[in-house]
Amino acid sequence: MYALVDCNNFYASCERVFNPSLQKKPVAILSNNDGCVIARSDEAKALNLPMGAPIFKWKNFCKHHNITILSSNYPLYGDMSARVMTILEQFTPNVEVYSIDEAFIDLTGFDQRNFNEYGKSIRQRILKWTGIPTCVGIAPTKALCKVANKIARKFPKETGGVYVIDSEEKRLKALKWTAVKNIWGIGHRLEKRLLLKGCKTAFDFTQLSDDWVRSNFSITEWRLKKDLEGIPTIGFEIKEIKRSIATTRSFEQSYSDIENITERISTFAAQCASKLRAQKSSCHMIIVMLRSDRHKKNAEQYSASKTIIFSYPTDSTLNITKAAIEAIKTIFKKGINYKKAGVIVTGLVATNNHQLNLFLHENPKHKPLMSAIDHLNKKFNPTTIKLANQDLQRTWKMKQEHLSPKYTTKINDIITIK
DNA sequence: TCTGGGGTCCTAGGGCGA
DNA sequence: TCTGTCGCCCTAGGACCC
Repeated sequence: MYALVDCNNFYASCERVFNPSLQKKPVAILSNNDGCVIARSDEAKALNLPMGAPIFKWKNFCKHHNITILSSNYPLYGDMSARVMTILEQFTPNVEVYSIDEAFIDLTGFDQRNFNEYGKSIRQRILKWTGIPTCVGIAPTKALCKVANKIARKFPKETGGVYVIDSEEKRLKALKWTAVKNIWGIGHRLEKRLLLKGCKTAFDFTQLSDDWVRSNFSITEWRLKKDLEGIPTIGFEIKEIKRSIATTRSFEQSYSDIENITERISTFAAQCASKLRAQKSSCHMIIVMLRSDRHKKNAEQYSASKTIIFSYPTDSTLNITKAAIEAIKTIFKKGINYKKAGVIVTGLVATNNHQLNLFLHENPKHKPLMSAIDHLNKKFNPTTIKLANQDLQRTWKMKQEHLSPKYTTKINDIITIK
């Protein structure tokens, strides 16, 4: 059996822990640059404030309904998430951190326990120690855990925040209750195709033939179907390191000149390299992407990416930045107004344990140089040392007009009780 | 005027060597 | 030497997740 522990309205809950006046009030959290709504409290959901709503269009609505708007405060959410995950590790060492607000835990060997009581003790401890409310879904497969978790969340009074699918009867009932669009792994495109086939619920989906699913969808959907049938097919994996690292941003305005774009790409590449070193990985390739403003329907649309493969794995800012600039030169097209760019490093391997190239290798001077840069940037601030092709004067500051303090990660922001 | 970012996994289709 | 087939690799892009 597995359990899925999911934090309720995680970002809003984090804010409420340190600002109790937000309890039982509608709260909406915005994306980077205060662009659109990415998280809502139950009260804001009840007012029909949609997910992804561009805030400039919904400002009056929020004002009218007294919805508190907050910029996203990732240092706070990241720290609270780490606290929740640490608590989970006290229950079992096998924790798969699935996202910032949810984790699967492996309950193999726990068969003698009462799963319902165990789930309740997990959520009680997390609530008591962090102030974050959670729901727990327990089932024989990960996809069924997702379903169980949704039931626990939907019926808090009946379930007490914990639901266990431990019989065939419960499984069938749960699948018949789950609309096809609410199945984990079915997005709006697949939903449309399944509805055309007459599938309205997760139960209907499991009634399709394996062959039909395999020939009309990808292996992912076939695995999902087996998982919903109660046959564990989606593996439990404890992710030690990431498989790719990305830094992508939308600009505050469009740029059509290569100078500004190159500067941004260079900075993103440097950030990726720094993140790579932080997890002690090196990359085999980088992907550089560039795109115009997809919301400007009348402007010429352009989206391109370029992959560059290294002869040897590298974590050097110098190598990665150089390659990124080469890549951007090949995909940059004149006359386009660019709104978003990004760098992704992938093909990651452990830095101290990778295949060497017989003839080519990294300049040995890079390693001590990178260590020195990382040390200085950690000691002072992340932009103390920059490359010359990054803009040294200008600061690309994110719009964050409704930012809460970093209560748990910045000494001056710690709450004082008088 | 103002519409996010960071991930994972899969597939199609072309190139290419056996 | 030529040709067809197979399978692998590479790359771009799509679909999904939170």
